[in-house]
Amino acid sequence: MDYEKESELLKALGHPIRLRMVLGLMNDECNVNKIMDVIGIPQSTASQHLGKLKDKGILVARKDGVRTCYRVADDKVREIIEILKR
Amino acid sequence: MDYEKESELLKALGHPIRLRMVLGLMNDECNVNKIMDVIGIPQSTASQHLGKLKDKGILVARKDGVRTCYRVADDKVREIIEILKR
DNA sequence: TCCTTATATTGTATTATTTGGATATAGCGA
DNA sequence: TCGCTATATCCAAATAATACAATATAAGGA
Repeated sequence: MDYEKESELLKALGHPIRLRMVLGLMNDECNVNKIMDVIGIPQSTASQHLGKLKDKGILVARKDGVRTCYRVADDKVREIIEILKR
Repeated sequence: MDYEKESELLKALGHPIRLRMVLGLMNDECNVNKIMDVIGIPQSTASQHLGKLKDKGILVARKDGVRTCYRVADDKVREIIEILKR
């Protein structure tokens, strides 16, 4: 196992806001504005957390005109979330 | 899901040294001295990382005379590690 | 083109984590 | 008891992460 790489993945998930984001994106994609409204954080904060999740390959972004829709892209992460939900 | 609690678990795993420790303890328990020798870190560093993993309930410690033997105590963590190993 | 909306990026102050030496504690054998 | 080994704890310096206002960018509509 690549400890550096895998621990970075876990560290990215290891933040309450980011964990909540990923959980909320498990079923549907969602744009930044809606995410920040639901969670109740400033736009720049939301964007930065989403950016970090994208960096690690946990989320992917799809441009829809002026919007950016994020969704979960990592199946291992999906499985980890499922374990945590139990 | 309790985002605070679960993200703390992931954050505890989200460090290369701690991830390596947990992986190494998946099959057998092990005392601190051996762990620090194998990983090659100072004693206080090893003890602190092990302490954090114990705090979060990921490891449990068993006193064996002067030694402290640690082992993995959290089945969810075991499952997460198995996923990462694939 | 100008305006508005959506998002990303930058800058920076604040807070948290990590590290490792020094020190404390505790068990065991001589 | 004394000394040795194993571990935990303390402390301070270094490093990293977080938050959020301000600013930049970019798309779409009037």
